[in-house]
Amino acid sequence: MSVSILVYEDNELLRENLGSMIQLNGDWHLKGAFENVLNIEEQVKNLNPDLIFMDIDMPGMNGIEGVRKIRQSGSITPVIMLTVFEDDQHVFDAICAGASGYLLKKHISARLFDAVEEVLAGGAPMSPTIARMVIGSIRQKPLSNSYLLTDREKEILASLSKGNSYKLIADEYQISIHTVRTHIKKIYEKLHVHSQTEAVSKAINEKLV
Amino acid sequence: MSVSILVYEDNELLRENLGSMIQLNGDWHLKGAFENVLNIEEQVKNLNPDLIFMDIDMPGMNGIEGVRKIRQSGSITPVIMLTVFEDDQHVFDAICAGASGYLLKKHISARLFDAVEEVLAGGAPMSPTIARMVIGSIRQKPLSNSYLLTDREKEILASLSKGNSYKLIADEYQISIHTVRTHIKKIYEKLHVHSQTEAVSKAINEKLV
DNA sequence: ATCCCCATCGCCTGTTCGCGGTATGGTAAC
DNA sequence: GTTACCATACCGCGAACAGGCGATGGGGAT
Repeated sequence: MSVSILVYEDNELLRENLGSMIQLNGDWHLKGAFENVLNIEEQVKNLNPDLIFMDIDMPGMNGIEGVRKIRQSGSITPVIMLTVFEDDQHVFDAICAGASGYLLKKHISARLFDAVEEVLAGGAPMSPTIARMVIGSIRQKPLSNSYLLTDREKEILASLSKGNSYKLIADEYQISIHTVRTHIKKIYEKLHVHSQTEAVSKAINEKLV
Repeated sequence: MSVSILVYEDNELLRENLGSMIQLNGDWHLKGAFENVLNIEEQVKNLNPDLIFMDIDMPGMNGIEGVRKIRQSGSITPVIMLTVFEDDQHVFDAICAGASGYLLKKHISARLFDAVEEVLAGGAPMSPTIARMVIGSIRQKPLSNSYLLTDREKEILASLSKGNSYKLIADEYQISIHTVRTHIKKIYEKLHVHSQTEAVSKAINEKLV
């Protein structure tokens, strides 16, 4: 089956290079290559590609904004970022904007072909360091029990963190509201806080629940 | 260079199969294959592999617990999960426990070889759907202003989310406590909540602050 | 000029919460 | 078998909070 592709890249040499690589594969065809994303909405709408390669650093409006724009206009066309940036901020901004993949330019030659297949298979191709970064950002739950909360206390803190009142928690666990208060007092002591809000804030931010 | 590998898999057939696949590659060698993780700490310590393949569903103690154990004992040996589970819970638990990759069993034959290379290159090999899931879990900040909070309201909600009381917020912004109340009342209306805790919970979980 | 939204300030009422106690049965450790 | 911890339950008080209603001034839009 044929895969139609759009390319956004301000560097002329690299843009043509990408075009050539795409043309190399008989099953793909380059539907367009642009040096900026200023008119990306209508370009995507008119050309309706199966996939987009997107540089980040481009004059006028950067590639992340470009992705955001087409996502806001309703397009679900997968976008693979092709860039030299490998700092957290760019990576996470791109993902939040709606990118489906993130390849560093140094990996283009090695990964371009299987990245296309992977993204069309519903995947998210990423350069190794990027994937590690992404996985690392999900991790972060080692503290879980550093406050030595009992199981019951953790349950109640979790319920509290959903926004439930004492009364609702009492109902949820079939215990008296007095008992709920007692547990919450202990939780406050252990967390060194003095209000629901502080406790919930701490619980969510430190991933205790 | 030679890559030494450990395998944890309770199904005998699959375990032997994995062993065979590993032996196929001249650069790798199977350092051990076990049917459970009960003694994983000393096995990893003694055999000191470059990489571990880990099933999740095993008798006694599951693979996720196994990963957690060796991480707690200080090992940084990369672990690739090999499993049939593709629900959020298993995936995120495995990642939080310290897995570096997550391959579904149906992709073993297609991905086993490059997964090893990828993980040794500092990457995080994942089956397509898993990678999407992981990326999807990072996204989630499009709603930012879907509740149409004013700037002032967002400031106050942010302060509230840090655990500050009405009085503290009043001091922070140099306004009367009555005004704080008015703003918070509006925030509750817009967020459709009826308490600080609910508001803070919603604010943090939906990344409004 | 008028209207709407926003930020500001105020009052009143009833509810919920935070904190100080006390107490009992169960279970696990020593 | 004493000691510890946990989950459970209760009381009372003062502080904080939620909801309802009103009001003023400023800035934009029409």
